[in-house]
Amino acid sequence: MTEHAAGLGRRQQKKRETRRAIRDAALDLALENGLENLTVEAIAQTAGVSSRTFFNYFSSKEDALVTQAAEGADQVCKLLLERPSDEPPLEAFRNAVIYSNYFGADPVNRERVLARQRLTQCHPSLMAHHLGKIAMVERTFADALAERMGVDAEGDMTPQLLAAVAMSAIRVAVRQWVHKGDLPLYDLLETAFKQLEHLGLATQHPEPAG
Amino acid sequence: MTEHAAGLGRRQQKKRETRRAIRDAALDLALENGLENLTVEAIAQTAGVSSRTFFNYFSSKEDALVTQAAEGADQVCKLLLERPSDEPPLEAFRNAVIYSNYFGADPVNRERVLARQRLTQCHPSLMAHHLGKIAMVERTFADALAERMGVDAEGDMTPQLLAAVAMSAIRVAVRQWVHKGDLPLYDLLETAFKQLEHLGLATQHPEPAG
DNA sequence: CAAAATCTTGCACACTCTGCAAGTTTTTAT
DNA sequence: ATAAAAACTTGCAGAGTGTGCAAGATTTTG
Repeated sequence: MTEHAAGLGRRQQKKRETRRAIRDAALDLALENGLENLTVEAIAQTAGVSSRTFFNYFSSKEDALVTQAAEGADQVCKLLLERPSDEPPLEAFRNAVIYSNYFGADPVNRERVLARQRLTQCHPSLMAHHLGKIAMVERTFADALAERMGVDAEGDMTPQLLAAVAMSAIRVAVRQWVHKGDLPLYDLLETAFKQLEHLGLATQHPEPAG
Repeated sequence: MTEHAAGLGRRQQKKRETRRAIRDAALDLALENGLENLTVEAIAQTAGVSSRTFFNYFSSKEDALVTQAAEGADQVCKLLLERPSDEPPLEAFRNAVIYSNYFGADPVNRERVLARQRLTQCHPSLMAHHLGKIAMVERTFADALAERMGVDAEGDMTPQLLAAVAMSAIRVAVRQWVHKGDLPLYDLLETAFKQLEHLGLATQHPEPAG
């Protein structure tokens, strides 16, 4: 066991670097030449690997471009389960998200994250891939919420609804952030979650069947 | 102007038929041989057109398989704008959806719709395409809600949040419907929308903390 | 009925993605 | 340190996707 600086073997570290190189190359080329003129071969070449290797890392160029939504999901789940149990579910979730680094607290990458999101918002194919990943994360969150609430994750719709609603808030906040990139994302997140409470969800007159 | 039985020219009618033939062929073959063994050529052949023509109708086989979510969207918007203005937004939306034929009230297709949804739930690539379409419909709904509320559709997050939350309810209800296909979809829809009201959105600490 | 508009199809072509079989590098265990 | 095992990269072959183009067929229009 040759434990080096990081807890990662040389192999794992190289894989990380390659992965990052491919992602960076993909984003740079997409921004430079447009998504329609982007090929896997060009990405691979820029990243210094073969086309075949690209597909060992990503299943498509969209996959390489889309935000790694699953990145901080585990941490969010962990934080969620640690929140005080008297906190209402959505508030607990919001706090878990905000105190996590789900959005990569690293401000160095801010412009890059913004550019990636902008690209995603503009291209339906990227958006679809993005939402596909989001959906998987959503299920993870639903399971965590179910555990927190002590109910069945599959039979009870509540945790699924909570997860879906929470992801909606995040999604809308990010869209707004991209739309006018001056406001800080965290403020928009706060606003979105706050607005959920006043959406006219509570109905007190269910229509006497006209 | 040779007005025939329907308000459609012979050409439009043929296109409708071809479109349906392709969709049906795609679903049948997917259910029969599995999605991984499905090719555009096979779909086209079964539908009685050339491969090239397939791509005149759909951009991919996923496109042909996924639920046409945009189908009844216009009708839902129209109904939404006709709801009494004192109805809370989500309730108005729910009623608009339920009184529309957004889910194709035709019970003949029930098994077919169910099969299609099951397929979608099982295959991430189909789910991604599906969510991509859903997202576009969601924007349409957000615009309608903004008009109903008399606010700016882009600047104000509220209509976007409302649309997203409403689609969440629909999405979860459909997933539940697929998961155990015995309960009628409309009951699950009602339940989902009803549960939105009790999600702990309002921060009033429902749990006295055991 | 003839001109215009529209739809279908085949063909060519670039690109995507996968399995397989080398060859190379890292890891593990002696 | 060294040899065997495990893991990664790469090229190649091949099936499939998706688009532009042009010729031919069909429908619409006047």
